Amino acid sequence: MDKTYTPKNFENKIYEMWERGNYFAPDKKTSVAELKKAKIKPYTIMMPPPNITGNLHIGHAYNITLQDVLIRFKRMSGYAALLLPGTDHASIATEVKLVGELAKEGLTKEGVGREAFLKRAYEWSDNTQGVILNQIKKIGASADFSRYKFTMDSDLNEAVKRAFVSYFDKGWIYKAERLVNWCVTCNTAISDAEVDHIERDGQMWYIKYQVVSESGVGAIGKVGEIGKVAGVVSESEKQYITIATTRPETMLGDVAVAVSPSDKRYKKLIGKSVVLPLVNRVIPVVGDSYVSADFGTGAVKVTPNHDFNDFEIAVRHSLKGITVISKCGSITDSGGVYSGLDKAVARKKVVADLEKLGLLEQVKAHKNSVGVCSRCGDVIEPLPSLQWYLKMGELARMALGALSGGSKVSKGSKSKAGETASSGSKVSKAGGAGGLNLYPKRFVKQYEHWLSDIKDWCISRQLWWGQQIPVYYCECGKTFASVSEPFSCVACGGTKLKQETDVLDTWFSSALWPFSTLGWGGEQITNYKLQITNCKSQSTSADKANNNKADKGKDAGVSDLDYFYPGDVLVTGYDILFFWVIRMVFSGLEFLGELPFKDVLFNGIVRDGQGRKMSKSLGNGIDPLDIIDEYGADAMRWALINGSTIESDIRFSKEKTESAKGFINKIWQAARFVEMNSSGADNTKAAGKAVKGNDLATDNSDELDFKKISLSTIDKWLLTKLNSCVAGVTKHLESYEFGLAAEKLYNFTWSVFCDWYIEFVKGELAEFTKPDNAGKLSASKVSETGGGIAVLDYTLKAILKLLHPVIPFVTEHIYHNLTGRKIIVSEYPRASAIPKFVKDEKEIDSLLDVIRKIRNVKVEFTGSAFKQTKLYYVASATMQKKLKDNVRALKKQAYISDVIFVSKESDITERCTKIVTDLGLFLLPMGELIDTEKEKARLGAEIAKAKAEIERAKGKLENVEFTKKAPPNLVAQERDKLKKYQDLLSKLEKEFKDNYK
RNA sequence: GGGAGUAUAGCUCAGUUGGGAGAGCAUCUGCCUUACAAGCAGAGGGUCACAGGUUCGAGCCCUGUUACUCCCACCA
Repeated sequence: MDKTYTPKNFENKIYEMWERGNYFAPDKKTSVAELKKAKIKPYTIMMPPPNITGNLHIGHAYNITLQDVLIRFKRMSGYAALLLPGTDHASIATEVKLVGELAKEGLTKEGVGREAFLKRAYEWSDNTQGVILNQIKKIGASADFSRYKFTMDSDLNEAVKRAFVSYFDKGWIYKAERLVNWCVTCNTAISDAEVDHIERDGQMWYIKYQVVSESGVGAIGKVGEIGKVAGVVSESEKQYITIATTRPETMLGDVAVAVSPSDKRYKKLIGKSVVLPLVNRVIPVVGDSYVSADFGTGAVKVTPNHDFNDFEIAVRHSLKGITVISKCGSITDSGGVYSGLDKAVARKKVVADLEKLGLLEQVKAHKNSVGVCSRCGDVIEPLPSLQWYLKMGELARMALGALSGGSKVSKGSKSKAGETASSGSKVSKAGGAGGLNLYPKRFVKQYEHWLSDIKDWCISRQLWWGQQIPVYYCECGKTFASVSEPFSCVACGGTKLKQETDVLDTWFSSALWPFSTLGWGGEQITNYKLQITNCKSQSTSADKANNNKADKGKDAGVSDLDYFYPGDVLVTGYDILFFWVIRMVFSGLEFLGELPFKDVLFNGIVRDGQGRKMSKSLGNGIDPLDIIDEYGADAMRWALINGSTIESDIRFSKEKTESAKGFINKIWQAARFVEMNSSGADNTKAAGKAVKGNDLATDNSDELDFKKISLSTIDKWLLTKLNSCVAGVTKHLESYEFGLAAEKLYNFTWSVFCDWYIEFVKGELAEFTKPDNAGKLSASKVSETGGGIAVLDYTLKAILKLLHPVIPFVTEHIYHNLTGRKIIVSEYPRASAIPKFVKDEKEIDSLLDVIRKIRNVKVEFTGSAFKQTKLYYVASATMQKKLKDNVRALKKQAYISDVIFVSKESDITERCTKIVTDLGLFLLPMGELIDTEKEKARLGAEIAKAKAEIERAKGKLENVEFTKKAPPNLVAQERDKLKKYQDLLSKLEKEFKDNYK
């Protein structure tokens, strides 16, 4: 091994080695059918497919690392672990990007045409997919790339069509003209979930509308009629109503003015009409409870076609909307003289014209929140538009019922849940399967809340890049959906069919991800299509490989879908709970009748060192590849995992990565130490034997037969600590407590193994072995006398394995060098395989306490713990005998030249400082260095501490309520403590009296 | 407006059925000790936001207050 840890030297090579060995595929060298036959359990994670629009950022790295930790842990624990990677076509984002690129070349999307545009899009996506895949690999993800999927792969497209047709035929998909969120820049409708609301400094314009007639709703005049109606009133008699608006340009489309029915000021105006300035349209004043009297002027202009609330008002008052803003953001022909102007230009002109007419009362600064497109950030324009919708009612009920704890329906009554659940709560009524767990739990409320008043999902997009909606229009007027491209109309048999040009929302395909990736929909439909069209197969080589795999499975009656579905856990950001997670849940239930995963883990956002969100504008974004280049992937992964909780967002900084690298270097150096000392020693089962070639099981050949090894107390101490470390780490990983697992590993590795055990063993080795002429220690000698090397070697390997899920590269590199085998398929340490020696553990813990105290005293008097001194030990014969086993360790660790056992303190003539411990009295000869005052102070402090402890314990024990109600073991523990400190106190007080009185 | 989260050492955060306040970084002191100065041995540093309550016992459970963060809904 190199003297220094240089990740660049091996990370790529290690990854290539894994890929060559096909270790990421759960069915490596075998098939899912055989796995199933061998009763090997699957463990499935579908990687959230990153958008192909950009490179991965540190947030992706965090997300991928979490998944890889779980996958590697489970793989090593004997599961057929599948991490299925993929990418998402990101309909809008990609199309916006491509249109932008076309523009640079002076081209437009319409100019190049749909077919050429799509060709270009596919080419572009091939390229970025490659970039992203490379990044995933650099991060170290042990994902099965043979099962890699892209949401626009032909088989996934087929799955999308099949899902759509299924919904369509159930009558859950319909087309309707409604107000939609229209993005002028992206030139498409978007769903509610894709609209972000941001607060902006805007203005509020107060505009006067003249009240003109007594007539009611029916009196809406036409342009030009104004003179006739208004002319009869002289200027002084004119009456006005002032409305307040943040969007003056939309007044062109006003169809009414609404006031609160209970507003005394305006009550008498209800039923009258006003003249809409500039357009000179006569519109009614209506009373509507939506309007609150105390906001603005208490009068609202009603523009149904450009505001969601106004639309509702209009419906209530049977008013027809007027569209004045077009899909490209300009004023329509209905906008009179303003038609053709951009909305921003129109706003200025409208305001100026109103001012000229003296109808602009005032302009106020006003903070308001505007809806913006989550993709491009442009302001959303509510517009009436004809779109496709998916009914959410039943699907939302299913998703609500899926929650664990949410549903009162027991699993046993699943099929009848709908009827039997009658408790009345929303969730119970849903009658879902239950069993879905969200981590952290708090997301349950968000999940439920969002579903409780969900609107139908607008699934159509006026884009080209995406799955074209499989709906066909016939000349005869028939509209139908079909998975395959139909030859003729299902109603009239006519062949002049036109396919819907809109594409589907990206999330429609993402919703199928947990099963479309496993072959749902794709294969059967491909065959179906072949039968009907009898055309040449267009499948790619990847498709063929998939089909072969499917065939292989089919022969044995086991497909990927059968074996790997449902997944075990979904790890994703909480920002896509609504977009994605919920939609996968109901899709899984709808199409497979089973939840797509049991657990959902929402990882937090990765923020910068100061806790700020990473953003382009701040320039504080982090490219994982830069970090990997500078510190290595392992250091990045460790920095992301260590100290993190899924309960909150995490911070990432170079400092953290620096210290992560320090930790890995520590492991590296420890491994070097073991390597230098263990040459030739191999007590493992694998010793001298070829590694068995069982592809279905993890490699457990590092196991030791502890009965055959004589273990020292220190070995036993280490193994016991290792045992609890393994138990703890396993428990933490099982419950997604990654930060806690890392903390335990850090402490065990650095403190227990490196700082204490290795230092102890050094003493052992020095005592029992001498370097041979090659400078190497003879291992056999150590083995004869104790566990030593064997335990050292065993524990290092255990540490490497325990850490492998988090820092895969360095652990594989070291382990592979050490053993020639692969850690990635080695067996994860099991606590049950590691012996426990509780008594020995306590004994050594006490010894460590003695050592620490001696070091402290030395530092206090000499400034250094490393000055060699003698040590007297005053204790009974049994205590002396007990210590004798560990005297070498004590000497080495406490820098003692000689331990002299005495039975009486009076036997010592030298001037010493005294160290009172629960193992007895130790005396350190410090000669002139002893400062009586310091010494007195130290003893005094120890006495005070012992007294305080006694008081505390006494206080508890004298409390009858405590002894009565507290658990007995706790009471006993307090009694023990009391006794221990009373003994200690009497010893301390004796010392004090003898020396300082 | 509705909901959720957070508040613990100078900084970043742990603290798992309620049972003696922890780590890393930073600071200070002393050490090249033959795996590692990316190191080793030590030290200092906290009214667990505030106020009540439950309990023999509260950082942890309950109520209220304050501050910050996020989500949902948007009063034109």
